[in-house]
Amino acid sequence: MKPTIVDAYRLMHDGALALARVEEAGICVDVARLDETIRDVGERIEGLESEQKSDEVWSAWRRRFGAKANMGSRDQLTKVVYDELGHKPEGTTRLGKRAKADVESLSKIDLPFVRRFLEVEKLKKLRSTYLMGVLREVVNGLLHPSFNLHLVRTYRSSSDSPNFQNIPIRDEEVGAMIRRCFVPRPGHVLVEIDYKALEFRVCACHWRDEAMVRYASDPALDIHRDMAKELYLLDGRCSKDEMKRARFHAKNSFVFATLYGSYWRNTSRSLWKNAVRLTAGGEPMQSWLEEQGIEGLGDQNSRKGSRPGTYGHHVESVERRFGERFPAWRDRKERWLELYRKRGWFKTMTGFVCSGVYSRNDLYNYPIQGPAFHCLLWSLIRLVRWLGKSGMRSRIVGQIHDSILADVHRDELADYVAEARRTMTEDIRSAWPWIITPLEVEVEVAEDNWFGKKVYELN
DNA sequence: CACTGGAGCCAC
DNA sequence: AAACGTGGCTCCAGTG
Repeated sequence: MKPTIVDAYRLMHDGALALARVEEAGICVDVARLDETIRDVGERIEGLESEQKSDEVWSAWRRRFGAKANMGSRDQLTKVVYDELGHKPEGTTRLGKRAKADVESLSKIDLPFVRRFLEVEKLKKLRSTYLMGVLREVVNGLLHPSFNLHLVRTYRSSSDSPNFQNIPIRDEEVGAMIRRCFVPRPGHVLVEIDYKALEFRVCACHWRDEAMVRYASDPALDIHRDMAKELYLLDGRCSKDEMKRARFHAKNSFVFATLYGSYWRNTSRSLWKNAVRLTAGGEPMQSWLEEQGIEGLGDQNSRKGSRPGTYGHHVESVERRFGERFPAWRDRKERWLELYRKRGWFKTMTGFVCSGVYSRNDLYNYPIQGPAFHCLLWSLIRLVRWLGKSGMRSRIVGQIHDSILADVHRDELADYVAEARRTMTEDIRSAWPWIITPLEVEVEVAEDNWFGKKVYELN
């Protein structure tokens, strides 16, 4: 009943065979459009770089570095902007070798030259990693990325040549330029099906905390929204859009961070930083929090702990209530650590035995991250087999941790969606009774290209 | 010339 | 004490 290590092996074996079929099928690429996009982006880069060359900052740069001046060097940029022009650095890189020169630090410098630098770097990343990276690997209009099962410590998958699992989507402009190059085959549509909140659901299944299972099961409940309300002291006053943005930060900076071992000193810092970009009832979030009696972030490094009236203190109390909300999680994670420390290994719900040296946070993360992907893999194996034996023209062409991308013949669309939905949400629960929450999927269909995917209503 | 580590950025 | 996690790719700057 409970998956054994033999089942785990079988999953990897069948998974490798299924993914080989996925790689073989390939994703259709509009090469003409890709070429055109590479040209356009190249021209934009050239234009911006010629503006840079007539900027006085570039003159200072040339004075300092002479023939070695390299416009793409962040190392040189920090020396010009911080040493020569006297701007204040935001801190140093991890190993303290030089001042930080990432987007977050540099965007605080109010100079046209620096703004253009960031724009150029963004476009260069798009051109070299994504546009050129895809073009280099296309064969006869098809892209065949590798999907690996043997490289990741958590028994997740990875992808390379090119990496199909990190194609931009968050930056809409960049996402559009690359994703418009991925197209369905003639007479087909692209169908992307992803699990909704898979990692949180698997988390609830692993810890078997009653309240967590309830949150993961009842569609009316939403842990990220509830934590956003507590973390930012929100009530009825904020708009839907404001709530959505606050929820996003609560989810990523608090809920997942806390479940995976972070705590208030770090989560409060990150939440406070994100608050700069939030509003509550039209008011800047930080001033809203000040009105609620929170004077500032507070000293995160104080050995004495958080000081009342600071945001750090507030997040510490939210964290404590988070533990009270999920008491079984709070207690079982301690026992989970003790058990590992005693015997040197742990087992995932999908049957994998992890033996070796793991940090505390690894112990919290691996048993969730791996099995969440295993749900996807189990479903993918079934679907690849089903497509093969039904003699269908549709093909699965990619996989991104909790989602499956397929190139589906129009005539097979309804069948494919029905089969995928049932496999991913029902069949898997019969095979794996450890899944004690419902599973849900979202289906999106793209008629023209991957960027244009639209939610497809399930009946 | 080949190789490497660091920094940074893209995704889940 | 420590301080969410997993990857891949590119460029720079340094090494031998």
